[in-house]
Amino acid sequence: MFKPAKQNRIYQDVVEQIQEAILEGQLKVGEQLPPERRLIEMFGVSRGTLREALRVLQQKGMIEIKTGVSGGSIIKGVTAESFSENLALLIRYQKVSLQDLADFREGIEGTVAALAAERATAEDVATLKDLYKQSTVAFTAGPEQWDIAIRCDEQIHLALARISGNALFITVLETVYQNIHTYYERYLPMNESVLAENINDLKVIIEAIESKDATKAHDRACHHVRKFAAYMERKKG
Amino acid sequence: MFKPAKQNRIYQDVVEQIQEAILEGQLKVGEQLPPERRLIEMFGVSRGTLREALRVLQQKGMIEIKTGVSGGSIIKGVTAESFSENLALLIRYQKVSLQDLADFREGIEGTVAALAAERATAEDVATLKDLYKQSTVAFTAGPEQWDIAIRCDEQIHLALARISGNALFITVLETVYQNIHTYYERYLPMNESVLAENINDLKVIIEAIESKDATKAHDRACHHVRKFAAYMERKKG
DNA sequence: CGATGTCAATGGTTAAACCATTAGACTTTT
DNA sequence: AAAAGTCTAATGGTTTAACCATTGACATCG
Repeated sequence: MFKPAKQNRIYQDVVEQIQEAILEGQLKVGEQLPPERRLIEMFGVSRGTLREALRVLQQKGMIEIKTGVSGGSIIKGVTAESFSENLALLIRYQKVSLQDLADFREGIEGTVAALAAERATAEDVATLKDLYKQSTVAFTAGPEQWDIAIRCDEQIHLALARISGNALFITVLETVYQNIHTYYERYLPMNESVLAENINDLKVIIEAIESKDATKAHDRACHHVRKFAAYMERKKG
Repeated sequence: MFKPAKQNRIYQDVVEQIQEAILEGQLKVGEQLPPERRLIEMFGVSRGTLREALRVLQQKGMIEIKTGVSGGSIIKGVTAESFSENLALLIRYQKVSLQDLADFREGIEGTVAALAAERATAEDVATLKDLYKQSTVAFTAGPEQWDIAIRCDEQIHLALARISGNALFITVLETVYQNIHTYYERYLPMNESVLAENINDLKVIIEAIESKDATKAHDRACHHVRKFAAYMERKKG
């Protein structure tokens, strides 16, 4: 019937007020908060308390704090920073293995590819083709440019998420890619045939999207992810 | 050639030391940190600085702080708290719609069901059947127990994630369910035929898992999620 | 006009108090 | 005894006032 009466830490109230102002759009991204010494007057709290509140908002990724004159707290809005940080911790904590990450990507990227096939505009397809072109150029330019080709690969995957128009996929995939490099560097075998195969996979996926074949895009994307996870797993073991 | 020399905020150093101790297992989950007045001696910092560090760790969900005698900082390890908080913010920020959430769930839950079908033990299947039984009992007991049936539904979905053995799926799905209730309460039409259909879907999914038919489990789970998203979308519009 | 130095605004840190909460010991009452 | 109330000390929460460190803007000098 009754819920436990929560005790309000003062710093929490400050956090909520600032957060609310950001969410409601009263404070816009890029704007600055007043300096600490002004804020303590406005909130009627001590500097220590205010700074605890700012630290929390900073940790949430909603503000960025710069030192020096004309420094201060800059509003960043709602970001995926803490998302990413948390995933990195889960991986380090050994709760998420390479195989886990691959299974997860398969589910996400398959669905993303299918949605992208349904929703891609001509312009979107052009963007994808351009990225694909860049990766082939980098590939044929020789081994010292292969890392550029790999970055294009990643860009294509993220572009698909953007085309899906779903902020959840965008955020989650960005987070995954920010954290997957550890594995890539250690386990992904980088030779000509593997990279060529990778680039060819991308071509097939883009073609499926251009022809708006959601099922095909889904299957190819899944297959692509699974294959490279298997490569890595083999090199690892 | 050179990277910019990063300036170490003192509180950051404290955060990293404590976090490292937790990750390395020197501090175990459930244990307590020394009291603040002891920690400031050990780290050689002021109380304000230490408290900023503790706030950050608290925000990360790694410690919990209790007041009063024998209170203090209790180690919680790596949790998904900030994950969940962040998703809630994304939803409130209106960047994630009902349809987005449904698409996301479809990708995740389909894959989870497929993995569960491959990996479920006899014991796992028994657990699922037990939860299913509970939901049918609650359903037939009458409308005033329907919310119990719905909770069982959720439990079954989360059980599938656990059976998949993938911490990412567990974490992400838990987070999604913690944030989906807003939509359920507003948009999910609660009548006998819909609930009966829901329970029947669960039965079919569990059967597919028992017979280790990954493809069937995948398809049924996707279909199930999509159908109810459509119900909600219809009521919403 | 460009290089250099100074200054003031702003965040970072410290110190020493005092307040608020609470588990456990102690006391009183029944 | 058992139950209820009271006290106490340990612990986090908050305040105050000062000083340190960083840095962009402006003045100064050549």
